[in-house]
Amino acid sequence: MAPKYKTKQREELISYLKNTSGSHFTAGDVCECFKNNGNPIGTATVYRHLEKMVDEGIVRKYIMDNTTSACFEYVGDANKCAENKCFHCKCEVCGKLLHVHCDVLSNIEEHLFEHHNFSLNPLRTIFYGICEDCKKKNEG
Amino acid sequence: MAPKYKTKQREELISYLKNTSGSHFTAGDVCECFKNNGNPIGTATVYRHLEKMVDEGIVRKYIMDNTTSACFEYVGDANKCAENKCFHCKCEVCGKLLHVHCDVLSNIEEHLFEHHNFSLNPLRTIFYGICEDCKKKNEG
DNA sequence: CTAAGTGCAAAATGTTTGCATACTT
DNA sequence: AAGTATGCAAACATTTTGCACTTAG
Repeated sequence: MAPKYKTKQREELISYLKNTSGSHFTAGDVCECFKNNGNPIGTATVYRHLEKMVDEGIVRKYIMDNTTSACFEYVGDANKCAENKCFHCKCEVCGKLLHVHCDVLSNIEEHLFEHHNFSLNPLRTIFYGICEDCKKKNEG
Repeated sequence: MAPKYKTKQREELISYLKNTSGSHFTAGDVCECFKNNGNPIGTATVYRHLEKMVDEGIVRKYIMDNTTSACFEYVGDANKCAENKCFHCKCEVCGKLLHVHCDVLSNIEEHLFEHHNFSLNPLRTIFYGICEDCKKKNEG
């Protein structure tokens, strides 16, 4: 699933993704940004990589209510916790990705399996919502 | 925000939506269905209504990983899904999106709030994993 | 009657594909 | 050298818009 060769474009794309971690971008955004940096990249290349990354699970694809084009989001870090079964909460405001280790959450996995016949993949699942800090900011 | 006049098209569209409640459709699906019923409707009309309904909150707009066009989903007059705490499970194999109504899952929201200071947005959160059907297929 | 809604067809956008070229291994 | 990846431009698909026409109130 992951590409066979390591190329300049892929490297630079990953680098871009890491920099924008927590925010959303369209394929067009990527192209524009690269062009503005005097380092253009082909549209098709961007789409092709993004699609692969969605497959790999390090990028998410969705659409905003008010946009036409697909938005992508880098969630790569989530895969770091592969070994220690942690769950991820992502703040919709600041984009922070929180790692949560908690029995109660682990139980979800069991529950979904036993009562809904669904085998959860905790690595890929991300809880969206609003984090503590952003809540405070909104109140204050 | 809601339209001023009551029209045949709007009525029929709502009726279509209610029938497909719980599943996802694209603007094209709607047009095709209406045409097949010998009762065609203009593309623009469909898009315009759908957009309004997203504004009103009775329809949600998504994109599936593997489609180009936006998917819509009727979530009802009272934001049924939101109120009934409907959670989504998406199968990583077949891509099906399951709607799960379950107290135990609702509790997650409470737990995250009380113990992790995180305000969950159930509408956006999707549980990834493998569905019953695909499990069976893999075993058999 | 008037403002709002419809539908066509055209324009604008966004995404994918075919293919020749360049790059990795 | 062999198989991938790239990027262009063309094909394709989707969504939006302009405008004349219809309809609800």
